[in-house]
Amino acid sequence: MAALETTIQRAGATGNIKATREDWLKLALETLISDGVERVRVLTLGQQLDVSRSSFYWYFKSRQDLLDQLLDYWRQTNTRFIVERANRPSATVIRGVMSIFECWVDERLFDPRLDFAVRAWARRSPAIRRALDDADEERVKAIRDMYMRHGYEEEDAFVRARVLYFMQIGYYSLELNEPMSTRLAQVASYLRSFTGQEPPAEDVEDFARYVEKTLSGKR
Amino acid sequence: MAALETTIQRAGATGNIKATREDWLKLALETLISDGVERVRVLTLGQQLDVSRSSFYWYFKSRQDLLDQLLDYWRQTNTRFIVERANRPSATVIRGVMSIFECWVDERLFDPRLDFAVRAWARRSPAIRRALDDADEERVKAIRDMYMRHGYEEEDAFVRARVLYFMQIGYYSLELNEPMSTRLAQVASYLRSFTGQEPPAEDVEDFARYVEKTLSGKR
DNA sequence: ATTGCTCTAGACAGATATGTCCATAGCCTT
DNA sequence: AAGGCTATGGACATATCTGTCTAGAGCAAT
Repeated sequence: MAALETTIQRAGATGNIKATREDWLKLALETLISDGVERVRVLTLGQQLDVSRSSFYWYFKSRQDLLDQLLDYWRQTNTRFIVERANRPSATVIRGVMSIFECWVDERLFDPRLDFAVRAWARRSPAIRRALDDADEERVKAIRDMYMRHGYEEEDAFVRARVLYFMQIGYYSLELNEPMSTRLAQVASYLRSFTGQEPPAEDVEDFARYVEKTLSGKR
Repeated sequence: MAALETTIQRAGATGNIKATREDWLKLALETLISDGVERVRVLTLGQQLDVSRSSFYWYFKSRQDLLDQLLDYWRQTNTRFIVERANRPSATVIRGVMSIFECWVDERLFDPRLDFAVRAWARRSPAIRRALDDADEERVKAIRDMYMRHGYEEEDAFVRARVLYFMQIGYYSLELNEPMSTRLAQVASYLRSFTGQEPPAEDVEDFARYVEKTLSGKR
């Protein structure tokens, strides 16, 4: 959440503060994620923070100003790690795909609910639409390049990148809430499906170990 | 749109009709699809139909009543054809997958925008959530069974069914608006990716022919 | 303790919704 | 031509939301 702080709150500068700028932003982000933009309302946020709406206008120029900053936050997080993981050198395609899989099991790398919220938002706002299209293209291209580095032809690499990425977006769209153990049990099948190759047992085990380590560090 | 008519409008029974029940339903459906549930508003619909809001309450008990009927329409359309196509006997997996592909190129079989709208709607309504989960499960199971009929093991068939279906949901989530020619050019790659087998050129050509025939019949 | 700055509360104005009530316009049947 | 039924319009009550303005509360520095 640190990335939200565009202006750093001075330690103990002021008095009579009930809700900080960060409180507003954090709650707005949570609301965007769980309920969609339409529900990000000054009145409602104020009620939840137990502060009058007027205070909001001290921190933000308008509701639109707040929404702009939520988009900035999304821009600075979700796309970055996918591209970074796709660009990492990998010994085999299987390893390359596993690298990207890391984003799908660690919400610190990719927050699907935020991404989904932005996607719904884009339906009603051309500006958001543009930002989202750019992000999607950047992500798919990074994954395509990974496939190409492992010898797939351009069209095939592109289609496989799409299948990998779109499949995951689709998966999140369904909001299945499966336990990680269920998802892990199918990793070999997914790797087979995404690469057309048989994944070595060692790789699958490595991935399971990575996930366990990552999730334990999270809680 | 015929399925919307739950009560059949008597031919020329009444006088002084500016907007029929079907007019309200049709516009509501279009609004749901293009703008989301939140924008399906009695006031707005009335303004667009050039009719006062009061008339709405002649046809519908409440806004909720209208929304219920929109959900019914979705229930009666989108899932049915996917399941029907997946259940069709097919000589090979490639042919089986092609059968399902038909839903992705013909909006009379599957309307992605309506599906997306319902998916967004489900985020804010447990009742919709349940209906949607049921539909998703039914669709994936039908596709899984198709893979199993062609000799894939249960887990592999299930994962491939998901990859096929989720990928498509993801594709629609991005709202790419690609021309059909671009999509057709990649059909072979998709078939390869979804089945793990090399698609015969003849099959690919057959699909192209099918699409052309279907789309020309539409316009 | 007086001053100054940051933040807050509440009143006000205005926009946009839903839903109810009742009078009546307009076509159909008789 | 007269009634009957089906929609329709407009007024009314109520709720929710945005944004503005102004008085003032509370802490910090002087």
